[in-house]
Amino acid sequence: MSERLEAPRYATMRDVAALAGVGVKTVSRVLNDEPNVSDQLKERVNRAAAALNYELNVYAGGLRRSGARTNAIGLMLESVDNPFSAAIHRGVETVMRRHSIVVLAESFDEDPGRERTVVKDFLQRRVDGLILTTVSRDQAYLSAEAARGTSIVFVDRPAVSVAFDSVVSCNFDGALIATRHVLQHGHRRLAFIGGNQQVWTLRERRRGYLEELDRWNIECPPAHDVTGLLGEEEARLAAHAMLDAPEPPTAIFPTQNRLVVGVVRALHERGVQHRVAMVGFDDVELFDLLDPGVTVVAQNPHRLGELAAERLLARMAREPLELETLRVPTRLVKRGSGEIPGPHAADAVNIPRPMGKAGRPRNLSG
Amino acid sequence: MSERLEAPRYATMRDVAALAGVGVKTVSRVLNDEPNVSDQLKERVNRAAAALNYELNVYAGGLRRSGARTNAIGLMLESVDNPFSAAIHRGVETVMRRHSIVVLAESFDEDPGRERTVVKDFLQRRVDGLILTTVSRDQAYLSAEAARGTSIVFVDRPAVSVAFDSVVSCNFDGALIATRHVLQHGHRRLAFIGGNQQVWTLRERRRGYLEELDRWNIECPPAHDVTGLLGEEEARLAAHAMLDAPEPPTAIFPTQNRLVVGVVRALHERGVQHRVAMVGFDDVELFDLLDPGVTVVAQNPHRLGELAAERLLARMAREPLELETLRVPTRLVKRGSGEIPGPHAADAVNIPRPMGKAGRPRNLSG
DNA sequence: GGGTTCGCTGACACCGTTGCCAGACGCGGC
DNA sequence: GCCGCGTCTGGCAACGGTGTCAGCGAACCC
Repeated sequence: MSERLEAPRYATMRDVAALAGVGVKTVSRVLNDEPNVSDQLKERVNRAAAALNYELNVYAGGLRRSGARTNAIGLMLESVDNPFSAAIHRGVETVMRRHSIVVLAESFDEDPGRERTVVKDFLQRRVDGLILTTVSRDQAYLSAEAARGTSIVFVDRPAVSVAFDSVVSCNFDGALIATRHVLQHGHRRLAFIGGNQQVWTLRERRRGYLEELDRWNIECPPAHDVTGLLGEEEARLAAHAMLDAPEPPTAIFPTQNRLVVGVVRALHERGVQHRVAMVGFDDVELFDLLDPGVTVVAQNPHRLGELAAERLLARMAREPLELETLRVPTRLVKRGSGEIPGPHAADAVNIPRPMGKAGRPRNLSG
Repeated sequence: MSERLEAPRYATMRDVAALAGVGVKTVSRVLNDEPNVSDQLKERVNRAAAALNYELNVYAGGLRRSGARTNAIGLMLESVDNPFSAAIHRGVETVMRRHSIVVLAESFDEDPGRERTVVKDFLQRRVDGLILTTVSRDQAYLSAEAARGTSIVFVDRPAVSVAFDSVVSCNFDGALIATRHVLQHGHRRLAFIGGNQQVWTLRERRRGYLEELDRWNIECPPAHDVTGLLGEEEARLAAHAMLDAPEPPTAIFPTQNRLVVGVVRALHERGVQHRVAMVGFDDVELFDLLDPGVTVVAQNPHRLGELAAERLLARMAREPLELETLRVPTRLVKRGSGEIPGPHAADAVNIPRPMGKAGRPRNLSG
């Protein structure tokens, strides 16, 4: 018995060929279902392969042809255990599985440095394509990949300054509708709670929020416009702080799943969940069972993943497509927390719209 | 402009060597930080590599030495977007990242056929090790891998009939304590709600449940012992059916995250969440904010993943370890739903324990 | 001053597989 | 009987790297 074991020792085609008494190439033919092998040899080869427990080595085979595929793609996500990311992951996996392509998923934890590392990792493994969520302000570091012909699709957040397809949610529309929704319910002192300002989705959501406020000629004081929060706990504390201050908001708009949960917690801790309105961006399981139910702008991350995967496959197949940003609609899900009436509930919908290009507020939420 | 583009064309070491005017081996040395290269050549090579945007090909390099590592492991999970699986995934990733090992994660969706496919896929990619959650009754199909020296660790559910390490939760203990908990609160008509009976975790939880009932000399009628449920919706309907029947249970024990959510929904839909007690197996975000809070036996899936990863690394390093099943404790988290008093609440804790090996019920829940 | 060591460099074989090609064989047509 | 063709088979080179080793100066030690 050897003291220091070796790494797993796989049989090679040479071993199988020797055992079957045939040439290596014949083994290759049999195991790859190529034509022109007699049934007799086929049988011998299969028996030998089974006896040696042979498994094909996909990478060695892929080496031969320079344009060969590894049948793997890289997927970079914020974190594999964030439910939003996980749903994207599953959407991608579902599509890729149909094409026998495996998904290499890695978390980058909103760290631009890690983002580079992960991409490099993928490239060194010669993945056939990349689906990326990015936190970098600029993806110029990928332009060399573009030149090389690597297929890349961005998901959730679009590419900046490089020519790649993107698949994103309608963040602006969703935020605008959410904002209008609480305004129509009579709120005028709203608060915005958001994450990292570098992130495109946050900026879009904030833009939608501010644009609608602007239409109503309402300002959002700095104290009620908080961004840069890193997670549930920071959002919870920020909500508490706002509600402790004089002139607290009557409606809160937290704009990311973790932050919504944090704000919900704060409201419940203070027991004001029935008094202070809230619309969250991102749906979370069980939001419907809370009291009040949590009104949200729901995204469809699974669909984001599917679309990104399909787009990537099309790119990998070199289909002649225009560069495009695909948008997945968001939808307002009313459950109670966003329908709590505000101080101006009575006259809310009758207020003239000073900036209104479309006259009075229209119902976009369907 | 060519009409049909080719696959991404990576520069090779030969290209870099030619541009730098050095031998291929020298390029290899520079890019792998091997000693004995003059600063001058190092500089030239690095410049050439950058100019050509060269990326190492880890698989080609790994081919040379037969015992070479791919620095990748395979992780098979029920589904990457089940929060329980995702937490395991994250635990594994966290540990593996420290060793620059990438994680190939795939979902098997509780399908034994798919399980084989996924494992084969991993093997053909020559992963350095496997972390598997399994649904097969028997993992004999892996004994050849054991012989080959492939490192494998099972997570969440132990290996059957093959000699591999496992990392699991204390399912039996958790279920027993949960059952005792509701019995001590005066319930005598309990209901068990579970998933696939093939799955070890279910059987363990059911065993703990039945053992404690047995100690109290209580039977669980077939109508209240429902297994084989496939998801949230089936659990919801099962709970409704039970509560519609004569002699409904006064306490319910759903034994898996999806099923717990289904039962919670049913209770809320009927408005009986304050009358019918419930203890769930698996914690789910926001359970603490529901009314009543949902009492659960919480697992620690992130820890399961970390431990499995560490164990796998030790195996891959050929450390001389005994074959072992590592157990991660579960803990009872009391939030209200499990403390709803039952019909026998007054005398509950004073009931003699007919089968009690340890006399009267002891508080194991800490 | 000659032998030895050391630092540096590239040629070459080889890792496990597949593309390409040549050769052997059987068979039908003339 | 010879030729051409299709079927079946294996040898060989090549994929993109790395291990091994030999060669070449320069420095070092008696």
